[in-house]
Amino acid sequence: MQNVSAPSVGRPRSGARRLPSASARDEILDAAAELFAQRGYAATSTRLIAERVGIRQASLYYHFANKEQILAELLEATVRPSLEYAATLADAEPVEALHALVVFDVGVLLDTRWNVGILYALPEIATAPFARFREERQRLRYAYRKLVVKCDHPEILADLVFGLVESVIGMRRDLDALPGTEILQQTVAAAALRLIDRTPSGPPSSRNLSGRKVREEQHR
Amino acid sequence: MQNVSAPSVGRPRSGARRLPSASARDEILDAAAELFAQRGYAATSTRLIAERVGIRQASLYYHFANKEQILAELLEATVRPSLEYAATLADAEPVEALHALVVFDVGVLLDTRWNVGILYALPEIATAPFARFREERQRLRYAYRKLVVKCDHPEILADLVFGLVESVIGMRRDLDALPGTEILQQTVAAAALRLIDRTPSGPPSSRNLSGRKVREEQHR
DNA sequence: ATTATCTATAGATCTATAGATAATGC
DNA sequence: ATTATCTATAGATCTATAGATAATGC
Repeated sequence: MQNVSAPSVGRPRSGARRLPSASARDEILDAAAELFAQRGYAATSTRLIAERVGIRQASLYYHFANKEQILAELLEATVRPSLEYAATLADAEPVEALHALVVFDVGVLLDTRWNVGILYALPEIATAPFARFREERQRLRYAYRKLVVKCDHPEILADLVFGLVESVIGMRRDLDALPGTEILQQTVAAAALRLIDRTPSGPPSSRNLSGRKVREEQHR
Repeated sequence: MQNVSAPSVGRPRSGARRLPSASARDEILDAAAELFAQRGYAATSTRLIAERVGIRQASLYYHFANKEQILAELLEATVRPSLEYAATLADAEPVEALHALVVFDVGVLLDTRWNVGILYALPEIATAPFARFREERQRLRYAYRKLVVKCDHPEILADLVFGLVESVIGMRRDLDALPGTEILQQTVAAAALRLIDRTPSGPPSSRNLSGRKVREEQHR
């Protein structure tokens, strides 16, 4: 692996390096990921990011055109692995492919150094600089939809599976103790398959589940 | 119902009322809900909220001690109905109660004037002023956990159901066309019940032990 | 007299640009 | 000469407070 560590060219930093073996650019992305996920985008000042990196605020602008570009890169880097993985599943049997995609996606969301999935829900991503990210995430949603077939409301159920997978972001944020990645991957994937199981209108299943009638409730 | 409309006492406003039949306080909450959900908390200035209400920025402070108080009230008002409803289900049969709670909760999240569920994911709620909201939401999570029993990983599955329900927030935010509330309520509730079903490894006839009704045919 | 607004502003930010400087590379 | 930082700062905010004012209520 190539060594991109602390270049000795350029004026020395005022502070210590955040990640001695990483490029300045990656140090900035790492600090921003931590802070954006913890405090939000608008609530994180460029000054604070710089402080965590060990440089002055203005020095950020040597590496990024503006604050938005930092978030855009983080977002795209987070969704892209799952999107690329989904592309490899095009020809696989749908149910097995769905299981695999869920396992992969949950793994990505749980094993990143910071809980960057939180960034997906930042209200700021609705703005123009993040259009590309929104498109890529939409494509991932469609990948899920292609794998959920032969059930009563395939699109709704696919979107629910999509939401189910991303619910691990909230668990990672809200729970003190999280189950291990492996357990959660298998549990969520199995839950997703049960979730898309056909309702009683389908052919007799080998499993005697699905289909029950419960009294209807009105909310409010 | 009491008429709290536009009091004629006090100096007149510079702009037109936002909600002519509501109190100034409720108008502020309504404008803030729209803006916080759309643009985030930190990215929404008190000046913009005031503008949407039809008053001057400083006038907000006659009704709220600070900006945080506005968000705190919105958050608590959103989670409280579901929490109160959950309390009424204490003695009900777990599976039916879970179905009912999901239906209710999805209904609340879909039928609010603004998609305030988005506020749950704002990174700012991790700070001190929102401790009470966090506690109440945690109690709602426990209500779900109490209703998910007799399955392999009850706590994980309960949290997944919790996440599944809240995934309608993201659907409402991201999708151009949303299914009707009724459809989504029933689909999510049914999906939740399938989700908590035991995997095939369980004993064959154990399903009826949970008190669930056996399969009934459902019209297409 | 009380209420609900208004105007004005202090003081604290915050982002991004301009230009200087301290290293290495050639 | 090039690179990656630094210092300094312009200009645009933003929140919250102080005190004035224009209504109604008594």
